[in-house]
Amino acid sequence: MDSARPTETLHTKIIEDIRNKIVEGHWKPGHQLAKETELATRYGVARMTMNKVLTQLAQEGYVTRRKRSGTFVAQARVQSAVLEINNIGEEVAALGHSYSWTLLNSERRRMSQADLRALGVGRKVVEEEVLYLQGIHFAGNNPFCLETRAINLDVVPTALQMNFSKDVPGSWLLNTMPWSTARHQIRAVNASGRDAQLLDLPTGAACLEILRKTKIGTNWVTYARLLYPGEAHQLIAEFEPRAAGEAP
Amino acid sequence: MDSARPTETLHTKIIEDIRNKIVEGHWKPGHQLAKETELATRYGVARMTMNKVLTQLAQEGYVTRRKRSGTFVAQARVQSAVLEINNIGEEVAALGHSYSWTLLNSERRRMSQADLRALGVGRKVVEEEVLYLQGIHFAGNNPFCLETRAINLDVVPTALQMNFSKDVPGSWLLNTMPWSTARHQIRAVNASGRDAQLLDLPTGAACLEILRKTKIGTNWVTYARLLYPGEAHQLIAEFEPRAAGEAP
DNA sequence: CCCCTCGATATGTCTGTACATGTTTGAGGG
DNA sequence: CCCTCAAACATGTACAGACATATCGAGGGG
Repeated sequence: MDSARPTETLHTKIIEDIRNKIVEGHWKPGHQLAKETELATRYGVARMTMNKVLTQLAQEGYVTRRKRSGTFVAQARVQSAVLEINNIGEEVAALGHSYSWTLLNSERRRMSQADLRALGVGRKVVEEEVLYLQGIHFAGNNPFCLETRAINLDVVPTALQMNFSKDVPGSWLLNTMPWSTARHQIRAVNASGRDAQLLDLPTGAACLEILRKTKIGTNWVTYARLLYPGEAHQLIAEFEPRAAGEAP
Repeated sequence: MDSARPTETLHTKIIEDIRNKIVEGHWKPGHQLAKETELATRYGVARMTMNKVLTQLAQEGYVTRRKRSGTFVAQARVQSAVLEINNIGEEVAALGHSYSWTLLNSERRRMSQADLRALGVGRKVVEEEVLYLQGIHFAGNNPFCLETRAINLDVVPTALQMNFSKDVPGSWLLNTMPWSTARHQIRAVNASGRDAQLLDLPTGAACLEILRKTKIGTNWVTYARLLYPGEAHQLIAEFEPRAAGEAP
């Protein structure tokens, strides 16, 4: 019949189908799925098979299940042992400081080559229309993080209607595009003139630079550059052993 | 709250039992497990239940399964999307440079308070007997990483018989204690006098400092401090979305 | 002697049934 | 009217049987 597709089993296909519905936003976080028996008949499989599907999706974190209540799409977040810094406000609060955010600059424009370089984007041809933002996260009265960000207006046009002097762009994006994937580059750099000035640091102070690229499907959503004073900040990463080449 | 143990189902207990055998080293990587049917009768369960156990262990990466051949304990490594730097040699090779390792210092002694501070160990009371090492990883002729390490001789006494001017301690430990867990702290620091000198950097250059604590069960195996010149090195981290509070 | 084919075998997948467990819901009693 | 308790219900777990599929190894043909 069909050529050799080793991973295309029945329950694999159903898992992908449901996962797509969640990732692509047709089923929003909190949405209740039909019950096991109903989904089973709808897909034309036994309940045990459907159970396997839903159990796996629950393990992967896409849904949560409660007895008698049913199965629900989970609250998503781009999470990791390393980078629980998606919400810098929470991070600052955890350190026992008061948090505030100040927007320095916000403009709609096309990405320039300089912007692309500043955000660590390599060799990108198209210069899309973006919302370009810069601002500072404060812990108490001290600058905690300098954020420079470009938001893709093709993907998130509603960003134009937001007032980012009030809402923090990172948090807002996380709530708006919950099922995005992220790629980070982490480096140590010496603070340059303007960066050092904005973070209230002596020139040359070591800083942790995080370049984050966020995608949904094949489209990029946002590029961000987060610059932390080196002494004031560290990332924590905890790892379990895994076999080589496994994806959790 | 409840003294009941909600997670203690049949297959959960079996999974833990087998996982322990692997993690504690009774079953080494490559070891072939008995076949499904045999394990099922041995544990007194149905084959479907045993299948669920082995499928889950395969998903977690502890075993690999091949039809007809059987089930085998996987090759373990402390792996993550972020920190594939367990083998610095491989990392250097991937960048297209030749790799070499130079041991600067090796001594058996008790950890001093200064050592503990240097390795980022907080408030540790016991000062255990360790093998204390320092050395440099080279990419071509350039220093690539300064490594300072303490190995717990209670846990790894065989480390004394090793010649670490030849073998790289990180790789050796990874092969010797395959199923350890790791915790990393990542910071940016300005290179101090001696560190800067060893890495051939100007004083004050930004460096990426990684403090790694490796444990097996409840015992610590090794503390390591890896110092990378900031410009020459960066970590890459790629993340999928997950639900809040899930452990992969 | 080498290569190919063909069973034997272990895992992979799916189905149907049965009972357990934790929640919700609603009816009845204080 | 509120509280309590039990039935209803959705998921959780386990079992047994059946067929599919990939792979190893032995035996036969070139």
